[in-house]
Amino acid sequence: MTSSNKPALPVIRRLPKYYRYLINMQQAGKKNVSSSELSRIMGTTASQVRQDFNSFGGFGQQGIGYKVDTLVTEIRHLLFGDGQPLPTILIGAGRLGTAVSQFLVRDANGYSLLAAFDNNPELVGKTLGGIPIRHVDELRSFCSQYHPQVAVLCLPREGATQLSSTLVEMGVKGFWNFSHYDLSVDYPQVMVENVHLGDSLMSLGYHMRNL
Amino acid sequence: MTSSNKPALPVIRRLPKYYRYLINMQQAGKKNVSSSELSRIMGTTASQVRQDFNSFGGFGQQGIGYKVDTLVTEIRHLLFGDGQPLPTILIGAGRLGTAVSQFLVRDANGYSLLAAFDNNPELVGKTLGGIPIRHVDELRSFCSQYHPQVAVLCLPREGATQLSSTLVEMGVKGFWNFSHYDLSVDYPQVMVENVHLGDSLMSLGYHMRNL
DNA sequence: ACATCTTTGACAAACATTTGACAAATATGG
DNA sequence: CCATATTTGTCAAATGTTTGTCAAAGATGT
Repeated sequence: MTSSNKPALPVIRRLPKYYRYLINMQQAGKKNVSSSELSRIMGTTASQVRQDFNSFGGFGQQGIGYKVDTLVTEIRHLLFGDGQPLPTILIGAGRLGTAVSQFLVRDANGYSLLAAFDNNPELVGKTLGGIPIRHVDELRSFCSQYHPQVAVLCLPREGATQLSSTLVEMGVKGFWNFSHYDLSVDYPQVMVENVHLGDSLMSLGYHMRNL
Repeated sequence: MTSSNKPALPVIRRLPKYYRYLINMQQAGKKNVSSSELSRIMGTTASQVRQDFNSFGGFGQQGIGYKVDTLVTEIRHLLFGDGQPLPTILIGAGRLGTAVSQFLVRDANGYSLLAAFDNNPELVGKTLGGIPIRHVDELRSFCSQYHPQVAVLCLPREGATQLSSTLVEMGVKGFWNFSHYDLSVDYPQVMVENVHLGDSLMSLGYHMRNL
């Protein structure tokens, strides 16, 4: 019997990794994969793989394993919903913003980058890999017209708080925050993903010195 | 009695966040902080804060709370050891590499960036915020002379695997890997921190569509 | 058709983490 | 000096996650 509860948080955090490996397999023409094979690649146990997949619906055939295509489709659906990309804007077109926008356009699924904003007049009017850079003053009018749902924040700490309130007010539902500070908004309907490069670096340092 | 076991992994993952907030407090001149106050800021429970701090030594005074300075010192020691920065090199001086190097030099503690490498002759000879860009051909000779311990990989997938073997051979003990693929080395003494921007983005998307 | 091998799905046991509760220590105000 | 507030450290209970086990289903080779 297939469980129909929502997958637990640890499972969700593993989904992107499954997805990456499964896409690789799909591209390599692999049709089926067993939990034990996946577990070896993922560095976990076969038991966990099976339990993970069962938490969002039991496909997989005894004696054969799981169909790569089915898994890809299912996980893609979980991660990206109906496939409608989320309209996204980027704020802060400095070095980090440039790198992030490139990533968004070239390597990320499920998001469509509509525009970038900066308050530096020298940048305004240029493009970021095809995306026009506008002045932040145009933010409100842009939002009322195009209703972006996701905002990527690549600006210094100072600007971020104030700007995020404005954006929430304008209907933004998700933040991907690269500012060096923890953005937290009080509206329960708004999701924030704080990216702290420093955290993973500190983690690396800790493990290097203690393992 | 102060426990002297190593802190559990979840605790370690929280340390950078504690550290950030505590540094803020220190700069604001705050002397003491209670577990409940910290828990409110961190979004957890006071109980967890106390248990976390106890896992790496019980300081903190009943009736008062914890001394901010002591906490900062202790956590810094855990994260950065004796304060000796880890000699670091960066490979791949493209957009991402540029942004990451900037971050490393300006915003990260505990690492000193010695050099950057790229295979694009147009970049070689230029600098990355004061750090010279060299050709990857010089990598081996550079390593034998300067013995970097950490390598930051900002290059496309293809190059990464082969390069990492060379680097391990040359004595690199830690990788901060931004390639879009999971680097895994077989030497137990070598730490790898894979940074997948895409994962946090997929996570955001999932939560936006399912919450 | 049969025996054997592979593999899933389910469940329970083992393990890990978080939370709640409370005694003991310190501070504060009268 | 005493009563009351705060706050830690610790322990046990509650909760959450991972792992091991095994019957049943399907595949494979003879």
